[in-house]
Amino acid sequence: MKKSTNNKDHPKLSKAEEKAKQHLISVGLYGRSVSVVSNAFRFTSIFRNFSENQVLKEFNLSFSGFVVMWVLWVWGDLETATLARNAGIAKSTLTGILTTLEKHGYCRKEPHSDDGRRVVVHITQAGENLMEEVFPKFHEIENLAVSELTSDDFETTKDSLRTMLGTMEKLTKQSKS
Amino acid sequence: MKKSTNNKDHPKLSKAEEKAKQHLISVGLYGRSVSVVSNAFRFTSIFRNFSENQVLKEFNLSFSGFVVMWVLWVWGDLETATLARNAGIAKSTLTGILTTLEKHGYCRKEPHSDDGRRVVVHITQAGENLMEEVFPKFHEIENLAVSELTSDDFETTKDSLRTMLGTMEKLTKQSKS
DNA sequence: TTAAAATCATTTGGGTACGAACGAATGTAT
DNA sequence: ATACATTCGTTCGTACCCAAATGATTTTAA
Repeated sequence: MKKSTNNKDHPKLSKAEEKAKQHLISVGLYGRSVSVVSNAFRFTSIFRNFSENQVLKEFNLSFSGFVVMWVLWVWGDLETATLARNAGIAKSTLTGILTTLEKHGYCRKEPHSDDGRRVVVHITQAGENLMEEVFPKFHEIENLAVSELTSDDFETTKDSLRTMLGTMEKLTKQSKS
Repeated sequence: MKKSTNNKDHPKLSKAEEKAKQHLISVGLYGRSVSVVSNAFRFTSIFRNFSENQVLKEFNLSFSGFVVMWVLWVWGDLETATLARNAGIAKSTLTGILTTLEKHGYCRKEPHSDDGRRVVVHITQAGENLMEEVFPKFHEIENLAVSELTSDDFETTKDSLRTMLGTMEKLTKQSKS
């Protein structure tokens, strides 16, 4: 009745997942949430490697470098602190990544007009060209990744991930106060 | 009728997600899969940081170190190649992580009885004790992460992630031949 | 006005993370 | 038996990743 909209069989557990489950049951610690979180990690890991090898590598981009360029492409000029936050990395990490990206001419650091301490990162024309070429290829992999989901499952998964993300953001905010 | 089983409203898009969507629409590259993949990355990133800060740090464990210990705990003694594969890292990376884990006494490298080249990694009693203490705390965070999902959405998301993982595994295998 | 506080990006140090190259050990074929 | 190829873990070089310390700059307060 209120059955899942997924008309296909449930995908079977991998050997590793089954082994983990059995071990956790044996020590009395099995909980269902394991399968969502650990598979999310497995998925991002394999997706990352695949996109680096198939697309990013030939443009001298690491995955993080691509994310930084992507943020810059979408938002336009950004100060380093904002850029780091939107890319999900530490300010200190960004310093090194920008060094690499600047070396390839994809972006440029420019002094802030008012505040001598701040730095504004600007995407170059080469960077714009890069993203217009790279993004469609990257996006193709995104499409492939979800290509075996039904439309309903896709929508549910999309909303669920957003909800989970929101939950973690709340928790993170709480722990800082 | 064939509406999603989610009886709550769709979680609203973050400012960053909305901005990205508008930009992609403006350059004619918007596709729906963006929201699943990028949110999966956002989620794993924030989950990783949160669990490192709230639980792992006090046991001198990095996230990768925890994953290695977790694999060892579930599978028992393992050769380095197998351990690396199950932990989702390169053989060369594992060398460094094992150095750190051994320093804290959580595991030990032992010579293979037959083959002088191979090394078997063995979890110590301290490592067992560690995992029995750490895993429940870690698992609590997993539970929190999915706590706002309905039961149906949880099941669908779990299956979808497994399907997506399977799709990427097929693609990876293909690209290697 | 000038010393102290706050706020920037960067540097530092420890720890991953990878592919490629290496050397040691094992297996195989002559 | 002795080259040869294969298969191990490790090392190397480069890049990432973070928190904490640093240094430069601006703001605030006395």
